[in-house]
Amino acid sequence: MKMDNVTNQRQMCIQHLSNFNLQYTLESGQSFRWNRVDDAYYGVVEGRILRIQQSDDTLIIESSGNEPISKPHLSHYLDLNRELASILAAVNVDAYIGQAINRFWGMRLLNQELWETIASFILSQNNNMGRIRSIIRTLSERFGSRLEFEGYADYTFPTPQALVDAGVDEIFDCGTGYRASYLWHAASKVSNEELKLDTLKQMNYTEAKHELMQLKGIGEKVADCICLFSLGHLTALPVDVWIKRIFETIYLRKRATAREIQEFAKNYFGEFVGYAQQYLFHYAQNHPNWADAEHLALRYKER
DNA sequence: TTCCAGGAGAGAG
DNA sequence: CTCTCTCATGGA
Repeated sequence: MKMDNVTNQRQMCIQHLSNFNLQYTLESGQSFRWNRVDDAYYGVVEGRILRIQQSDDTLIIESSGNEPISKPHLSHYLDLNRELASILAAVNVDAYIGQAINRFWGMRLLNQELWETIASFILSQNNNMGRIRSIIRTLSERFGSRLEFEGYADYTFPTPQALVDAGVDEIFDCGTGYRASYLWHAASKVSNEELKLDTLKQMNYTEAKHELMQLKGIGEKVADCICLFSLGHLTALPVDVWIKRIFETIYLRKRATAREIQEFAKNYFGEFVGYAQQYLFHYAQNHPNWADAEHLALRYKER
């Protein structure tokens, strides 16, 4: 069978990358949607399956659908327009973060699709990475649209309307637990435009965070994740159990509230504290006992 | 069996 | 304002 040349023209390259590592970026816990197959990553962005592969300073991108994602869109998604070297230089203020930066040099903060990020981090509360990924996959399989690319199948993340129509019980059946009503509530606010996503994108960090926290199931931490992983507000600092442990152990040397950690960290790392946070978080996850052994002793001592 | 996970809401003080 | 308890779920 003769292959049509046109249908093979879905390939695109981004060349001459500097300071970018695809693996560190996609496997650092900020997105729950990328799957590694051999040395390529498959994910769903803007309604199509993307297959991205990095070799040295080049990205090779293929996609399902009739036309590939635009280069500016993908560059923005991967945060390639920032000067990472100067950001990392600004937050590289001690040997601890220096170690993390050195280990995961090239990891960038994604600018993910807003609704999917809102929904994903509502589901993330008091939950672990594996289960979050699995819940999101199930929701997408049941309420998203099926896509295929060269034998690989995946699904778009459900639209707000699709989740509203599904109802709380069907959402619960995807394994969300008690977060089902939070997700349904957020979906209805977005679909009836009580929360306007385009407006949210125009807001500054403080306004956007406050607006997000009006939704049920979104507190400070989840709002900061959305601001950092979707809206590009690099001063956002999500304080989860890992970040709390790192700061209590390494920097503050005592038990501390999220408020105290925020105040210290923003003063200590400056305007790019969000990037600092991601390097510390990912380093801690890949180096058990880096911040943990001491932390246990700390807790024992205080109680 | 108990503990933990990229926490938030409700209630008490 | 801050502290505590509870909320599904599954893997360790």
